[in-house]
Amino acid sequence: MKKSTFYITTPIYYVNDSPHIGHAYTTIACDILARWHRLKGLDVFYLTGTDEHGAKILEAAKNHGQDPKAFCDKIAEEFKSAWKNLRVTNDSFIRTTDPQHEKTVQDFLDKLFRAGTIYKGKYEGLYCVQCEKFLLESDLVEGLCPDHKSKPKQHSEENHFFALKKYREELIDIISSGQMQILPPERKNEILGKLKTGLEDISISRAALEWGIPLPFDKEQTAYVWVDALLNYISGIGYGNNSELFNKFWPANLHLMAKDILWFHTIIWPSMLMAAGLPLPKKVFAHGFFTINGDKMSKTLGNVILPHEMTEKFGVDATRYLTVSLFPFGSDGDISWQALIDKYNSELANNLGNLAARTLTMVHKYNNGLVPDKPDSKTPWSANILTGLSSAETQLENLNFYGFSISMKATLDKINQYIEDSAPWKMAKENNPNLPEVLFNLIQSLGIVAVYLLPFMPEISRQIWDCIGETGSLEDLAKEFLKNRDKDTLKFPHPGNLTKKSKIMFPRIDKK
RNA sequence: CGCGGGGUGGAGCAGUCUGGUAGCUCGUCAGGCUCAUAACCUGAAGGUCGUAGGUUCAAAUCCUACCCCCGCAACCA
Repeated sequence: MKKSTFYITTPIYYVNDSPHIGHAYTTIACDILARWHRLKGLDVFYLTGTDEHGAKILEAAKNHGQDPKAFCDKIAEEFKSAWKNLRVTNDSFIRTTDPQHEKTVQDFLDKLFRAGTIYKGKYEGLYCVQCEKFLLESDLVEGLCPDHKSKPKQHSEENHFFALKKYREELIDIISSGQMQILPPERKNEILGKLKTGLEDISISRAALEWGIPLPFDKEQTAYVWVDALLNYISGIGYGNNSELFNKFWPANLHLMAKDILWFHTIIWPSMLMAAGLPLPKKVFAHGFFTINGDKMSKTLGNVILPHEMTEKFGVDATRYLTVSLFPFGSDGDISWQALIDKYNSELANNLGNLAARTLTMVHKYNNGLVPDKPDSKTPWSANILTGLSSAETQLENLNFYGFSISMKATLDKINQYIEDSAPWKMAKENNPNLPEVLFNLIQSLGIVAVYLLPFMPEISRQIWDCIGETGSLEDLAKEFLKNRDKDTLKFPHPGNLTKKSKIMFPRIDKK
Protein backbone atom coordinates (compact mmCIF):
# COMPACT_ATOMS: atom_id res chain seq x y z
CA MET A 1 0.00 0.00 0.00
CA LYS A 2 1.48 3.29 -1.09
CA LYS A 3 1.74 5.84 1.64
CA SER A 4 -0.42 8.84 0.95
CA THR A 5 1.72 11.11 3.06
CA PHE A 6 4.50 13.42 2.03
CA TYR A 7 7.06 14.68 4.52
CA ILE A 8 9.38 17.40 3.26
CA THR A 9 12.02 19.42 5.06
CA THR A 10 14.35 22.35 4.65
CA PRO A 11 17.55 22.36 6.63
CA ILE A 12 17.15 24.24 9.86
CA TYR A 13 18.87 27.55 9.45
CA TYR A 14 21.77 28.69 11.55
CA VAL A 15 20.70 31.78 13.45
CA ASN A 16 24.00 33.62 13.34
CA ASP A 17 22.50 35.57 10.48
CA SER A 18 19.18 37.05 9.44
CA PRO A 19 17.26 35.32 6.67
CA HIS A 20 18.40 36.21 3.18
CA ILE A 21 17.66 35.05 -0.30
CA GLY A 22 19.73 31.90 0.11
CA HIS A 23 17.49 30.70 2.89
CA ALA A 24 14.45 31.83 0.96
CA TYR A 25 15.54 29.88 -2.08
CA THR A 26 15.38 26.54 -0.28
CA THR A 27 12.32 27.43 1.73
CA ILE A 28 10.26 28.62 -1.22
CA ALA A 29 11.25 25.58 -3.26
CA CYS A 30 10.03 23.32 -0.46
CA ASP A 31 6.88 25.31 -0.11
CA ILE A 32 6.08 24.95 -3.78
CA LEU A 33 6.55 21.21 -3.52
CA ALA A 34 4.53 21.02 -0.34
CA ARG A 35 1.66 22.91 -1.94
CA TRP A 36 1.89 20.83 -5.09
CA HIS A 37 1.67 17.55 -3.21
CA ARG A 38 -1.25 18.81 -1.19
CA LEU A 39 -3.03 19.58 -4.44
CA LYS A 40 -2.31 16.07 -5.59
CA GLY A 41 -4.22 14.91 -2.55
CA LEU A 42 -1.37 13.78 -0.32
CA ASP A 43 -1.28 14.40 3.38
CA VAL A 44 1.72 16.74 3.61
CA PHE A 45 3.93 17.69 6.51
CA TYR A 46 6.37 20.49 5.80
CA LEU A 47 8.99 21.22 8.43
CA THR A 48 11.47 24.06 8.69
CA GLY A 49 13.12 25.76 11.63
CA THR A 50 16.28 27.12 13.17
CA ASP A 51 19.54 25.67 14.40
CA GLU A 52 20.52 27.57 17.52
CA HIS A 53 23.39 25.90 19.33
CA GLY A 54 27.13 26.14 18.87
CA ALA A 55 30.13 28.36 19.29
CA LYS A 56 29.20 30.68 16.47
CA ILE A 57 25.85 31.52 17.94
CA LEU A 58 27.39 32.22 21.30
CA GLU A 59 29.87 34.52 19.63
CA ALA A 60 27.22 36.27 17.55
CA ALA A 61 25.12 36.80 20.67
CA LYS A 62 28.09 38.28 22.50
CA ASN A 63 28.74 40.63 19.63
CA HIS A 64 25.21 41.88 19.99
CA GLY A 65 25.60 42.12 23.74
CA GLN A 66 22.87 39.59 24.27
CA ASP A 67 22.23 36.43 26.13
CA PRO A 68 22.30 33.55 23.63
CA LYS A 69 18.73 32.48 24.19
CA ALA A 70 17.42 36.01 23.82
CA PHE A 71 19.48 36.42 20.70
CA CYS A 72 18.12 33.19 19.24
CA ASP A 73 14.58 34.20 20.10
CA LYS A 74 15.01 37.35 18.12
CA ILE A 75 16.51 35.75 15.03
CA ALA A 76 14.07 32.85 15.12
CA GLU A 77 11.26 35.39 15.00
CA GLU A 78 12.88 36.99 11.98
CA PHE A 79 12.84 33.67 10.19
CA LYS A 80 9.27 32.99 11.14
CA SER A 81 8.08 36.33 9.94
CA ALA A 82 10.13 36.14 6.74
CA TRP A 83 8.43 32.86 5.88
CA LYS A 84 5.06 34.20 6.80
CA ASN A 85 5.57 37.14 4.50
CA LEU A 86 6.50 34.80 1.68
CA ARG A 87 3.35 32.77 2.32
CA VAL A 88 5.29 29.70 3.27
CA THR A 89 2.97 26.99 4.49
CA ASN A 90 5.20 25.06 6.84
CA ASP A 91 3.23 22.84 9.20
CA SER A 92 5.62 23.35 12.04
CA PHE A 93 8.66 25.39 12.93
CA ILE A 94 11.25 23.65 15.04
CA ARG A 95 13.96 25.30 17.11
CA THR A 96 16.83 23.28 18.48
CA THR A 97 16.37 25.07 21.78
CA ASP A 98 12.85 23.72 22.12
CA PRO A 99 12.80 21.64 25.32
CA GLN A 100 11.14 18.79 23.49
CA HIS A 101 13.90 18.74 20.89
CA GLU A 102 16.60 18.84 23.53
CA LYS A 103 15.03 15.93 25.30
CA THR A 104 14.77 13.94 22.09
CA VAL A 105 18.43 14.55 21.31
CA GLN A 106 19.41 13.34 24.75
CA ASP A 107 17.23 10.26 24.55
CA PHE A 108 18.53 9.45 21.12
CA LEU A 109 22.17 9.78 22.09
CA ASP A 110 21.58 7.80 25.23
CA LYS A 111 20.13 5.02 23.15
CA LEU A 112 23.18 4.94 20.89
CA PHE A 113 25.50 5.12 23.88
CA ARG A 114 23.87 2.14 25.50
CA ALA A 115 23.95 0.26 22.23
CA GLY A 116 27.68 0.90 22.06
CA THR A 117 27.80 2.93 18.87
CA ILE A 118 29.03 5.89 20.88
CA TYR A 119 32.32 5.46 22.69
CA LYS A 120 34.83 7.63 24.48
CA GLY A 121 37.99 8.58 22.65
CA LYS A 122 40.61 11.20 22.30
CA TYR A 123 40.38 14.04 19.88
CA GLU A 124 43.74 15.46 18.96
CA GLY A 125 44.44 18.48 16.91
CA LEU A 126 45.68 22.01 16.59
CA TYR A 127 43.85 24.30 18.93
CA CYS A 128 43.72 28.07 18.70
CA VAL A 129 43.22 29.55 22.14
CA GLN A 130 41.78 32.80 20.87
CA CYS A 131 39.30 31.05 18.59
CA GLU A 132 38.60 28.49 21.28
CA LYS A 133 38.37 25.81 18.66
CA PHE A 134 40.28 23.21 16.75
CA LEU A 135 41.73 24.16 13.42
CA LEU A 136 42.53 21.92 10.52
CA GLU A 137 45.95 21.78 8.92
CA SER A 138 44.32 23.25 5.85
CA ASP A 139 42.91 26.22 7.80
CA LEU A 140 46.33 27.51 8.60
CA VAL A 141 48.08 30.26 6.73
CA GLU A 142 51.83 29.72 6.95
CA GLY A 143 51.30 27.63 10.06
CA LEU A 144 49.34 30.36 11.84
CA CYS A 145 45.68 30.84 12.66
CA PRO A 146 44.31 32.99 9.84
CA ASP A 147 42.23 35.10 12.22
CA HIS A 148 44.64 35.63 15.04
CA LYS A 149 48.03 35.17 13.39
CA SER A 150 49.07 33.04 16.30
CA LYS A 151 50.53 29.59 16.40
CA PRO A 152 47.95 26.99 17.41
CA LYS A 153 48.94 24.44 20.05
CA GLN A 154 48.75 20.69 19.83
CA HIS A 155 45.93 19.81 22.15
CA SER A 156 43.96 16.74 22.93
CA GLU A 157 40.55 16.42 24.44
CA GLU A 158 38.39 13.56 25.59
CA ASN A 159 35.38 13.31 23.33
CA HIS A 160 32.65 10.90 22.54
CA PHE A 161 32.80 9.33 19.14
CA PHE A 162 30.16 7.94 16.89
CA ALA A 163 31.11 4.70 15.13
CA LEU A 164 30.49 6.06 11.67
CA LYS A 165 33.07 3.89 9.99
CA LYS A 166 31.17 0.69 10.41
CA TYR A 167 28.28 1.91 8.26
CA ARG A 168 30.46 2.51 5.22
CA GLU A 169 29.57 -0.65 3.30
CA GLU A 170 25.92 -0.29 4.08
CA LEU A 171 25.92 3.33 3.01
CA ILE A 172 27.52 2.48 -0.31
CA ASP A 173 24.87 -0.13 -0.77
CA ILE A 174 21.82 1.97 0.05
CA ILE A 175 23.08 4.88 -2.00
CA SER A 176 24.11 3.00 -5.10
CA SER A 177 20.98 0.88 -5.03
CA GLY A 178 18.85 3.98 -4.83
CA GLN A 179 17.19 2.85 -1.63
CA MET A 180 18.07 6.35 -0.49
CA GLN A 181 18.06 8.51 -3.57
CA ILE A 182 20.60 11.30 -3.93
CA LEU A 183 19.87 13.92 -6.54
CA PRO A 184 21.00 15.35 -8.88
CA PRO A 185 22.96 12.32 -10.16
CA GLU A 186 26.35 14.04 -10.20
CA ARG A 187 26.00 14.63 -6.47
CA LYS A 188 25.31 10.97 -5.91
CA ASN A 189 28.51 10.11 -7.75
CA GLU A 190 30.40 12.66 -5.73
CA ILE A 191 29.21 11.20 -2.44
CA LEU A 192 29.91 7.66 -3.54
CA GLY A 193 33.36 8.72 -4.66
CA LYS A 194 34.11 10.24 -1.28
CA LEU A 195 32.74 7.22 0.51
CA LYS A 196 34.98 4.91 -1.43
CA THR A 197 38.07 6.79 -0.32
CA GLY A 198 37.21 5.94 3.26
CA LEU A 199 35.29 6.99 6.31
CA GLU A 200 36.36 7.81 9.86
CA ASP A 201 34.47 7.82 13.11
CA ILE A 202 33.46 11.30 14.13
CA SER A 203 33.56 13.17 17.36
CA ILE A 204 30.02 14.01 18.36
CA SER A 205 30.62 16.02 21.49
CA ARG A 206 32.50 19.08 22.63
CA ALA A 207 34.00 19.58 26.07
CA ALA A 208 34.48 23.31 26.27
CA LEU A 209 31.27 24.44 24.72
CA GLU A 210 28.45 25.42 27.02
CA TRP A 211 25.86 26.56 24.50
CA GLY A 212 24.63 23.15 23.52
CA ILE A 213 22.74 20.12 24.66
CA PRO A 214 24.48 18.26 27.51
CA LEU A 215 25.13 14.59 26.91
CA PRO A 216 22.95 12.48 29.19
CA PHE A 217 25.86 10.15 29.98
CA ASP A 218 28.49 12.86 30.40
CA LYS A 219 27.26 16.21 31.61
CA GLU A 220 30.63 17.80 31.02
CA GLN A 221 30.12 17.57 27.27
CA THR A 222 27.63 18.98 24.83
CA ALA A 223 26.38 17.45 21.61
CA TYR A 224 28.10 18.36 18.37
CA VAL A 225 25.86 20.84 16.57
CA TRP A 226 25.35 18.71 13.49
CA VAL A 227 24.12 15.76 15.50
CA ASP A 228 21.84 18.10 17.37
CA ALA A 229 20.64 19.71 14.16
CA LEU A 230 20.02 16.59 12.09
CA LEU A 231 17.80 15.13 14.76
CA ASN A 232 15.32 17.93 14.15
CA TYR A 233 13.94 15.93 11.27
CA ILE A 234 12.55 13.32 13.63
CA SER A 235 12.06 15.36 16.78
CA GLY A 236 10.04 17.80 14.67
CA ILE A 237 7.43 15.16 13.93
CA GLY A 238 7.19 13.73 17.39
CA TYR A 239 9.85 11.03 17.62
CA GLY A 240 9.85 9.81 21.19
CA ASN A 241 6.75 11.66 22.26
CA ASN A 242 4.09 11.44 19.58
CA SER A 243 4.44 8.09 17.92
CA GLU A 244 1.24 8.46 15.96
CA LEU A 245 2.51 11.54 14.16
CA PHE A 246 5.97 10.10 13.78
CA ASN A 247 4.82 6.82 12.33
CA LYS A 248 2.53 8.60 9.97
CA PHE A 249 5.21 10.72 8.35
CA TRP A 250 8.57 9.03 8.85
CA PRO A 251 10.59 8.30 6.75
CA ALA A 252 10.88 11.68 5.07
CA ASN A 253 10.07 11.78 1.40
CA LEU A 254 12.45 14.61 0.71
CA HIS A 255 15.24 16.46 2.47
CA LEU A 256 16.04 19.50 0.39
CA MET A 257 19.18 21.60 0.91
CA ALA A 258 22.10 23.34 -0.68
CA LYS A 259 24.96 21.21 -1.89
CA ASP A 260 27.40 22.19 0.84
CA ILE A 261 25.65 20.21 3.52
CA LEU A 262 24.88 17.14 1.46
CA TRP A 263 27.59 15.11 3.20
CA PHE A 264 25.94 15.46 6.57
CA HIS A 265 22.60 14.44 5.17
CA THR A 266 23.75 11.47 3.15
CA ILE A 267 26.46 10.02 5.39
CA ILE A 268 26.09 11.04 8.99
CA TRP A 269 22.33 11.29 9.13
CA PRO A 270 21.51 7.88 7.63
CA SER A 271 24.17 6.28 9.80
CA MET A 272 22.60 7.76 12.89
CA LEU A 273 19.24 6.45 11.77
CA MET A 274 20.61 3.00 11.10
CA ALA A 275 22.23 2.99 14.52
CA ALA A 276 18.82 3.68 16.02
CA GLY A 277 17.08 1.17 13.79
CA LEU A 278 14.98 3.74 11.98
CA PRO A 279 14.08 3.82 8.27
CA LEU A 280 16.04 6.15 5.98
CA PRO A 281 14.79 9.19 4.08
CA LYS A 282 13.64 8.37 0.58
CA LYS A 283 15.24 11.22 -1.26
CA VAL A 284 17.89 13.84 -0.59
CA PHE A 285 18.16 16.64 -3.09
CA ALA A 286 20.95 19.21 -3.18
CA HIS A 287 20.38 22.40 -5.09
CA GLY A 288 23.13 24.72 -6.31
CA PHE A 289 24.60 27.94 -5.05
CA PHE A 290 24.20 31.26 -6.65
CA THR A 291 26.38 34.20 -7.31
CA ILE A 292 25.14 37.75 -7.48
CA ASN A 293 26.28 39.47 -10.64
CA GLY A 294 29.07 36.94 -10.85
CA ASP A 295 30.30 37.50 -7.30
CA LYS A 296 29.82 35.29 -4.33
CA MET A 297 27.07 36.51 -2.13
CA SER A 298 28.75 37.96 0.90
CA LYS A 299 28.22 40.46 3.63
CA THR A 300 31.64 41.89 3.05
CA LEU A 301 30.80 42.70 -0.53
CA GLY A 302 27.45 44.02 0.61
CA ASN A 303 25.58 42.30 -2.21
CA VAL A 304 23.31 40.14 -0.09
CA ILE A 305 19.74 40.23 -1.31
CA LEU A 306 17.10 40.14 1.38
CA PRO A 307 13.64 38.67 0.85
CA HIS A 308 11.86 41.89 1.69
CA GLU A 309 13.87 43.79 -0.91
CA MET A 310 12.52 41.44 -3.51
CA THR A 311 8.94 41.47 -2.32
CA GLU A 312 8.95 45.25 -2.25
CA LYS A 313 10.00 45.33 -5.85
CA PHE A 314 8.12 42.39 -7.32
CA GLY A 315 5.43 41.50 -4.84
CA VAL A 316 5.31 38.24 -2.94
CA ASP A 317 4.01 35.97 -5.68
CA ALA A 318 6.46 37.11 -8.31
CA THR A 319 9.28 36.84 -5.80
CA ARG A 320 8.41 33.23 -5.14
CA TYR A 321 8.24 32.46 -8.83
CA LEU A 322 11.36 34.31 -9.88
CA THR A 323 13.59 33.13 -7.06
CA VAL A 324 13.29 29.45 -7.82
CA SER A 325 13.01 29.60 -11.59
CA LEU A 326 15.85 31.85 -12.63
CA PHE A 327 18.19 28.98 -13.45
CA PRO A 328 18.09 25.17 -13.37
CA PHE A 329 17.54 24.03 -9.81
CA GLY A 330 20.27 21.47 -9.33
CA SER A 331 23.08 23.60 -10.71
CA ASP A 332 24.81 26.78 -9.68
CA GLY A 333 23.61 29.95 -11.25
CA ASP A 334 23.93 33.67 -11.28
CA ILE A 335 21.29 36.05 -10.02
CA SER A 336 21.11 39.77 -10.62
CA TRP A 337 18.50 42.44 -10.32
CA GLN A 338 18.66 42.89 -14.06
CA ALA A 339 18.04 39.22 -14.77
CA LEU A 340 15.17 39.19 -12.28
CA ILE A 341 13.61 42.27 -13.83
CA ASP A 342 14.00 40.83 -17.33
CA LYS A 343 12.30 37.61 -16.38
CA TYR A 344 9.61 39.46 -14.49
CA ASN A 345 8.80 41.73 -17.40
CA SER A 346 8.96 39.05 -20.01
CA GLU A 347 7.17 36.18 -18.34
CA LEU A 348 4.93 37.78 -15.78
CA ALA A 349 4.10 41.27 -17.02
CA ASN A 350 4.17 40.93 -20.80
CA ASN A 351 3.02 37.38 -20.93
CA LEU A 352 0.83 36.24 -18.08
CA GLY A 353 -0.41 39.59 -16.83
CA ASN A 354 -1.00 41.04 -20.25
CA LEU A 355 -2.68 37.86 -21.44
CA ALA A 356 -5.15 38.03 -18.59
CA ALA A 357 -5.78 41.70 -19.19
CA ARG A 358 -6.40 41.41 -22.92
CA THR A 359 -8.63 38.36 -22.48
CA LEU A 360 -10.79 39.97 -19.84
CA THR A 361 -11.10 43.19 -21.77
CA MET A 362 -12.27 41.29 -24.83
CA VAL A 363 -14.83 39.38 -22.83
CA HIS A 364 -16.14 42.68 -21.55
CA LYS A 365 -16.17 44.38 -24.91
CA TYR A 366 -17.53 41.53 -26.95
CA ASN A 367 -19.65 39.56 -24.52
CA ASN A 368 -20.71 41.98 -21.80
CA GLY A 369 -18.22 40.42 -19.44
CA LEU A 370 -20.08 37.13 -19.36
CA VAL A 371 -18.60 33.69 -19.74
CA PRO A 372 -20.01 32.36 -23.04
CA ASP A 373 -21.68 28.98 -23.42
CA LYS A 374 -19.48 25.97 -23.49
CA PRO A 375 -18.69 25.06 -27.10
CA ASP A 376 -19.71 21.54 -28.07
CA SER A 377 -16.59 20.95 -30.09
CA LYS A 378 -15.39 17.35 -30.11
CA THR A 379 -11.79 18.34 -29.68
CA PRO A 380 -11.68 21.03 -27.05
CA TRP A 381 -9.03 23.64 -27.62
CA SER A 382 -7.93 23.23 -24.02
CA ALA A 383 -6.23 20.00 -25.04
CA ASN A 384 -3.43 22.09 -26.52
CA ILE A 385 -2.91 23.79 -23.22
CA LEU A 386 -3.03 20.62 -21.21
CA THR A 387 -0.38 19.02 -23.37
CA GLY A 388 1.94 21.97 -22.86
CA LEU A 389 1.34 21.99 -19.15
CA SER A 390 1.87 18.30 -18.69
CA SER A 391 5.48 18.90 -19.60
CA ALA A 392 5.58 21.69 -17.06
CA GLU A 393 4.22 19.23 -14.54
CA THR A 394 7.00 16.77 -15.28
CA GLN A 395 9.53 19.49 -14.67
CA LEU A 396 7.89 20.31 -11.37
CA GLU A 397 7.95 16.69 -10.27
CA ASN A 398 11.67 16.66 -11.00
CA LEU A 399 12.22 19.83 -9.00
CA ASN A 400 13.20 21.68 -12.13
CA PHE A 401 11.44 24.94 -11.50
CA TYR A 402 13.40 26.58 -14.26
CA GLY A 403 12.14 23.99 -16.71
CA PHE A 404 8.64 24.58 -15.39
CA SER A 405 8.89 28.28 -16.16
CA ILE A 406 10.10 27.55 -19.69
CA SER A 407 7.19 25.20 -20.33
CA MET A 408 4.78 27.67 -18.79
CA LYS A 409 6.09 30.43 -21.01
CA ALA A 410 5.69 28.23 -24.08
CA THR A 411 2.11 27.53 -23.09
CA LEU A 412 1.31 31.20 -22.62
CA ASP A 413 2.90 31.90 -26.00
CA LYS A 414 0.56 29.37 -27.50
CA ILE A 415 -2.44 31.17 -26.06
CA ASN A 416 -1.22 34.48 -27.37
CA GLN A 417 -0.79 32.93 -30.80
CA TYR A 418 -4.31 31.60 -30.63
CA ILE A 419 -5.60 35.10 -29.99
CA GLU A 420 -3.58 36.41 -32.88
CA ASP A 421 -4.77 33.70 -35.23
CA SER A 422 -8.43 34.00 -34.38
CA ALA A 423 -8.41 37.81 -33.99
CA PRO A 424 -11.53 38.23 -31.86
CA TRP A 425 -11.66 41.99 -32.60
CA LYS A 426 -12.13 41.13 -36.24
CA MET A 427 -14.69 38.47 -35.44
CA ALA A 428 -16.64 41.01 -33.44
CA LYS A 429 -16.80 43.40 -36.39
CA GLU A 430 -17.89 40.62 -38.70
CA ASN A 431 -20.37 39.12 -36.25
CA ASN A 432 -18.58 35.83 -36.55
CA PRO A 433 -20.61 33.18 -34.67
CA ASN A 434 -17.45 31.48 -33.47
CA LEU A 435 -16.44 34.40 -31.31
CA PRO A 436 -17.99 33.06 -28.10
CA GLU A 437 -16.12 29.80 -28.53
CA VAL A 438 -12.81 31.61 -28.77
CA LEU A 439 -13.59 33.68 -25.71
CA PHE A 440 -14.65 30.60 -23.79
CA ASN A 441 -11.42 28.85 -24.68
CA LEU A 442 -9.36 31.80 -23.55
CA ILE A 443 -11.14 32.05 -20.23
CA GLN A 444 -10.78 28.36 -19.68
CA SER A 445 -7.09 28.47 -20.51
CA LEU A 446 -6.54 31.12 -17.89
CA GLY A 447 -8.25 28.90 -15.37
CA ILE A 448 -6.01 25.98 -16.20
CA VAL A 449 -2.93 28.15 -15.97
CA ALA A 450 -4.11 29.33 -12.56
CA VAL A 451 -4.24 25.75 -11.34
CA TYR A 452 -0.68 25.04 -12.36
CA LEU A 453 0.63 28.31 -10.98
CA LEU A 454 -1.12 27.84 -7.67
CA PRO A 455 1.89 26.30 -5.86
CA PHE A 456 4.11 29.11 -7.08
CA MET A 457 1.82 32.11 -6.93
CA PRO A 458 -1.15 31.43 -4.67
CA GLU A 459 -2.50 34.98 -4.59
CA ILE A 460 -2.21 35.66 -8.29
CA SER A 461 -3.81 32.34 -9.09
CA ARG A 462 -6.76 33.17 -6.91
CA GLN A 463 -6.97 36.58 -8.50
CA ILE A 464 -7.13 35.01 -11.95
CA TRP A 465 -9.70 32.57 -10.69
CA ASP A 466 -11.78 35.39 -9.33
CA CYS A 467 -11.46 37.35 -12.56
CA ILE A 468 -12.79 34.55 -14.72
CA GLY A 469 -15.94 34.59 -12.65
CA GLU A 470 -15.35 31.50 -10.54
CA THR A 471 -16.65 31.57 -7.00
CA GLY A 472 -15.68 28.15 -5.63
CA SER A 473 -12.43 27.22 -3.95
CA LEU A 474 -9.58 27.06 -6.41
CA GLU A 475 -7.82 24.52 -4.20
CA ASP A 476 -10.72 22.13 -4.21
CA LEU A 477 -11.17 22.44 -7.90
CA ALA A 478 -7.47 22.06 -8.55
CA LYS A 479 -7.44 18.85 -6.55
CA GLU A 480 -10.33 17.45 -8.47
CA PHE A 481 -8.85 18.59 -11.74
CA LEU A 482 -5.49 16.97 -11.05
CA LYS A 483 -7.22 13.74 -10.17
CA ASN A 484 -9.39 13.63 -13.26
CA ARG A 485 -7.49 15.57 -15.83
CA ASP A 486 -7.14 12.63 -18.19
CA LYS A 487 -10.87 12.33 -18.43
CA ASP A 488 -11.40 15.69 -20.04
CA THR A 489 -13.92 16.84 -17.51
CA LEU A 490 -13.09 20.44 -16.93
CA LYS A 491 -15.65 21.90 -14.58
CA PHE A 492 -14.84 25.49 -15.34
CA PRO A 493 -15.54 28.15 -16.35
CA HIS A 494 -19.25 28.49 -15.70
CA PRO A 495 -21.21 29.96 -18.64
CA GLY A 496 -23.16 33.02 -17.64
CA ASN A 497 -20.87 33.97 -14.78
CA LEU A 498 -19.63 37.51 -14.74
CA THR A 499 -15.90 38.00 -15.24
CA LYS A 500 -14.02 40.86 -13.68
CA LYS A 501 -11.42 43.13 -15.10
CA SER A 502 -8.64 43.24 -12.57
CA LYS A 503 -6.14 45.90 -11.87
CA ILE A 504 -2.79 45.24 -13.48
CA MET A 505 -1.38 42.08 -11.92
CA PHE A 506 2.25 42.63 -12.75
CA PRO A 507 3.09 46.25 -13.52
CA ARG A 508 6.06 46.44 -15.82
CA ILE A 509 9.25 47.50 -14.18
CA ASP A 510 11.22 50.02 -16.14
CA LYS A 511 14.84 49.27 -16.63
CA LYS A 512 17.21 51.72 -15.17
C1' C B 1 48.03 13.32 -11.37
C1' G B 2 42.99 16.55 -4.83
C1' C B 3 37.51 16.67 -5.91
C1' G B 4 33.67 18.73 -8.65
C1' G B 5 31.22 22.02 -12.31
C1' G B 6 31.65 24.50 -16.89
C1' G B 7 33.48 26.39 -22.10
C1' U B 8 27.04 26.34 -27.65
C1' G B 9 25.09 32.98 -32.53
C1' G B 10 25.99 40.11 -28.95
C1' A B 11 24.51 38.55 -23.48
C1' G B 12 22.49 34.46 -20.35
C1' C B 13 21.40 29.45 -20.96
C1' A B 14 18.92 24.38 -22.65
C1' G B 15 20.24 20.26 -25.48
C1' U B 16 25.15 15.86 -24.19
C1' C B 17 22.94 10.05 -20.32
C1' U B 18 19.21 7.31 -25.06
C1' G B 19 24.46 10.18 -31.88
C1' G B 20 20.61 11.76 -37.16
C1' U B 21 18.19 19.00 -40.10
C1' A B 22 21.53 23.52 -33.65
C1' G B 23 17.07 25.38 -29.74
C1' C B 24 15.20 28.96 -25.85
C1' U B 25 15.06 33.81 -23.33
C1' C B 26 16.89 38.76 -23.77
C1' G B 27 18.93 42.13 -27.40
C1' U B 28 19.15 43.91 -32.88
C1' C B 29 16.55 44.70 -37.74
C1' A B 30 12.05 44.48 -40.91
C1' G B 31 6.84 43.68 -41.20
C1' G B 32 1.80 42.82 -39.02
C1' C B 33 -2.10 43.81 -35.52
C1' U B 34 -4.93 47.16 -32.28
C1' C B 35 -8.14 43.26 -27.72
C1' A B 36 -3.98 44.37 -24.13
C1' U B 37 0.64 46.47 -19.22
C1' A B 38 4.90 51.03 -25.56
C1' A B 39 2.20 44.85 -24.92
C1' C B 40 1.13 40.79 -28.63
C1' C B 41 2.07 38.01 -33.55
C1' U B 42 5.22 36.96 -38.04
C1' G B 43 9.86 36.96 -40.46
C1' A B 44 15.29 38.04 -40.78
C1' A B 45 20.43 38.63 -39.54
C1' G B 46 23.87 36.26 -36.31
C1' G B 47 27.00 30.01 -34.15
C1' U B 48 32.93 25.74 -38.15
C1' C B 49 28.64 23.82 -30.35
C1' G B 50 36.97 25.51 -26.22
C1' U B 51 41.29 23.03 -29.35
C1' A B 52 43.35 18.69 -31.86
C1' G B 53 42.73 13.80 -33.12
C1' G B 54 39.64 9.15 -33.20
C1' U B 55 35.01 5.87 -33.67
C1' U B 56 30.71 6.10 -37.11
C1' C B 57 27.01 6.32 -43.09
C1' A B 58 26.26 10.36 -39.38
C1' A B 59 29.00 13.75 -33.24
C1' A B 60 27.46 19.66 -29.56
C1' U B 61 26.18 14.52 -28.22
C1' C B 62 30.61 8.59 -27.72
C1' C B 63 36.42 7.85 -27.01
C1' U B 64 41.55 10.07 -26.27
C1' A B 65 44.80 14.16 -25.38
C1' C B 66 45.33 19.19 -24.46
C1' C B 67 43.91 24.56 -23.31
C1' C B 68 40.97 27.97 -20.47
C1' C B 69 37.37 29.52 -16.56
C1' C B 70 34.87 28.80 -11.80
C1' G B 71 33.61 26.62 -6.95
C1' C B 72 35.40 23.63 -2.59
C1' A B 73 40.34 25.71 2.41
C1' A B 74 33.26 28.16 6.61
C1' C B 75 30.97 35.92 6.51
C1' C B 76 27.43 32.80 3.80
C1' A B 77 21.91 28.15 1.34
